[in-house]
Amino acid sequence: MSEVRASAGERAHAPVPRRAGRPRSEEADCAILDAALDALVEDGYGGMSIERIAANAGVGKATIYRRWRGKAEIVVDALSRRACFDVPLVDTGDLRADLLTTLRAVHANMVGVEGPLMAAFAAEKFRYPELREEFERVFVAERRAHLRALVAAAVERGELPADTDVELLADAGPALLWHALTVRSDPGDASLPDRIVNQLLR
Amino acid sequence: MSEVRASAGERAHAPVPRRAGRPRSEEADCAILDAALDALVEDGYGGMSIERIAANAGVGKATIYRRWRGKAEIVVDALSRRACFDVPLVDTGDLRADLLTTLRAVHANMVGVEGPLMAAFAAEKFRYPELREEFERVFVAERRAHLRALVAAAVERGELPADTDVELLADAGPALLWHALTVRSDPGDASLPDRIVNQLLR
Amino acid sequence: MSEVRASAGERAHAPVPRRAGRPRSEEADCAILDAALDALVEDGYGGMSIERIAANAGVGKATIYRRWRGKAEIVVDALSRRACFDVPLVDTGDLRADLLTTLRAVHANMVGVEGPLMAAFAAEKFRYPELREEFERVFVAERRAHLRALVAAAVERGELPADTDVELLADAGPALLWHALTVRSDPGDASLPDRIVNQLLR
Amino acid sequence: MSEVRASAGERAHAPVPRRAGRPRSEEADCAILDAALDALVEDGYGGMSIERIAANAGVGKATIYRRWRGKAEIVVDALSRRACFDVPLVDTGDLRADLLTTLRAVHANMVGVEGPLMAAFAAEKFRYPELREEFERVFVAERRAHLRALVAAAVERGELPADTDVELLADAGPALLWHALTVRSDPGDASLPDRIVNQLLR
DNA sequence: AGATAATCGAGACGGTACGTCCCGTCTTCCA
DNA sequence: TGGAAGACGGGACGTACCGTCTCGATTATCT
Repeated sequence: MSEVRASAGERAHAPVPRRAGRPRSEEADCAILDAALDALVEDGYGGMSIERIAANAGVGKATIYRRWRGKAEIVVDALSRRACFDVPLVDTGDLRADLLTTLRAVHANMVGVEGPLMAAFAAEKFRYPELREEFERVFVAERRAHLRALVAAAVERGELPADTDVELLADAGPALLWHALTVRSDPGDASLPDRIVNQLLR
Repeated sequence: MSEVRASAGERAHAPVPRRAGRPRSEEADCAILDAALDALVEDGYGGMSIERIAANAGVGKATIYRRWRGKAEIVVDALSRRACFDVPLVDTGDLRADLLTTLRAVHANMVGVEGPLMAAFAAEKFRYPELREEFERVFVAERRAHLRALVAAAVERGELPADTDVELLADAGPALLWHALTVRSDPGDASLPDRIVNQLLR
Repeated sequence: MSEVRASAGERAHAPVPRRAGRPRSEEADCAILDAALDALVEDGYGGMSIERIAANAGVGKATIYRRWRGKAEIVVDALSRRACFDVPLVDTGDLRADLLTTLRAVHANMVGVEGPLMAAFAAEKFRYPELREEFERVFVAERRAHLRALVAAAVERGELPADTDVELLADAGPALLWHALTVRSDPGDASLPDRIVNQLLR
Repeated sequence: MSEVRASAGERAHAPVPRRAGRPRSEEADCAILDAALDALVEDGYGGMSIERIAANAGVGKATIYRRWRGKAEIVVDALSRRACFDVPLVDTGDLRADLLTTLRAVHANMVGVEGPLMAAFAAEKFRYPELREEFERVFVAERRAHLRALVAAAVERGELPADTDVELLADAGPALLWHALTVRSDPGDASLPDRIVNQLLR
């Protein structure tokens, strides 16, 4: 994210563009990102201070500013490295089962440890547009494409009507979970994915 | 919102229990709220400063803090006074038509001036849970109850299967619009409400 | 030094150009200047930090920067307000006695609290030529003119040769004390003024 | 100054105490000291930074810290190598002539190229006591001892009264020049040494 | 009419955090 | 081993705002 760092060089005599001087400490990297995530959860994006991150990470402020240009960049980097929005991209050929698997995983993430992180990130990305792309990449893109593929395949197989609005149907499940989390401020219980699948694939 | 002003009146036909001293200037109120919305748009919530709001409104800082306790309250008040999330609660007995009317109105609000405000407000309510209620009141409650009533009536009438998950189906439309606005960062074009209704009520 | 502050207004109806807003605290002024002098003595000019001055004075940094533009200005102001280079300008008609009185007073000042202040100020005035005048005014002008007058009168009276270099002889005493303080870094003991007078007026 | 350097002879008998490894670069030495003097003149002692010296000298910071322990040592070394406070220590047996020669040389140095350097050094030594000793060594000690010896010899020879305060009389000349330079901020014209000698040795 | 009282704009207050610069040390690779 | 390069933890810099607190002046209601 933050830097290039000598990309191997496969062959003999490869010039290896190693930067001169002492290399940056990976320990510091980690300590800072950990402290940043702690701070994000503890104080929120607006309330966290780089000064405190530095102190908690046992690091000088300059060491932070050498790597990132500001709070937004730190948070983005921290999230993109730490956040494991862990949703298996299953494809068994059974749409109902695959959809259920996916939504259950999404829901589990939302009510689990990633929930506050995701909610915080979602909240912040409105205020700080520079976070938007990263949010997309980490939480949305892959999973959304997969769901769309699942639905499209089901249409192909004739399990769903030919005039199905693939994009909408694929989005509907996550949209309802997202709505519960962010609008209703209540992610619902474990049965919510089942209810959603039942209603959508009736 | 911000304060208890002239509390009721003790007697019948109370002669207006006006407080002693110079009354607060309504001009100042307006100037501040306008400046606050400008600032919100210009610099974002994180970047706006009360000092600049005061300066732009031609007002002392104390005049602001006399009315609100902080940035969050100002923004909330500004939004709740300015934001008119205008969705007619129609009930013609035709679910498809009513749902379409509602979603079109919601969508129009989202793509219009209210969209960014709503998103900003949604972001706020995560950090300041006390704003959740206001968000609920302004943007959600009435409309959500109405949609649920519409769907329930349709089930009653036998237009929808008896085992329909009323809550989910009522939420699905707004959820998809909200998903488009906040997750996909693209509220979609004017046909989106139609596509949603077509997909949900097939 | 640092500011103007309502210059009286002599007549009736004088507009009195009182600045708007809360007036600056004189307590803060004093606390800062005291802390600054303490710091100057404690850590030296190079070692003192404005941050510590603020902390010791129980004052925010902004309160300091509102009044002065930097360390140099603070020190100068502190010196010019606190430094009372107290030398009585006696003229009894007895050159030897008057000279002795003067040099003893100068010496007392140098070995006392004013010595380091004077030296520090002398250092300042090299970097900031605009301070030269202040140095001259506070430490030099009056006393130097007086001594010259004393010597000139003695020449007039015939106590000293007619070809006496008045200026040089008048300067010689203070010059030797200054030399001891600044070059030899040892202001000498209480007998130094006597030795000087004895040597100069032999 | 700062360190023991591989001393001389390579051949016969010399056990060659040469240290192992790459010898230190004399180029670096010079470049650093030159850059240091430039910086001293440009930014003053307080304003100069070792980081910039290193950069301007095209040298790593470690190369500086390997040779000197801090800013003061660098400056001191730079001055003591570059500054040639060139005062011949004549002793012809003629006090008046020798004194005059000495004071003229001192005065010439003060008004000449060494003036600003000396003034800067003098200014800084008050603020940074670590410079004091070096100032003494470079600008004062030898010359002062010599002048005292001259005066003492004159007393010995009976040219001056037996009760002459040797130390004071020896200091008086330089003291008056110093006073002119630092207190009066005007080193005076070329006749000043003559006036001083005339007044002191009447 | 005068007293009382809350408001107003202005701006200073003690603080916290910012992002930059430099300190003196340490760590890398190259000569 | 010394050199240039540059990262390290630390700390002060001067600035911007925070939310609170005076100021003198203004504008109301209540004697």
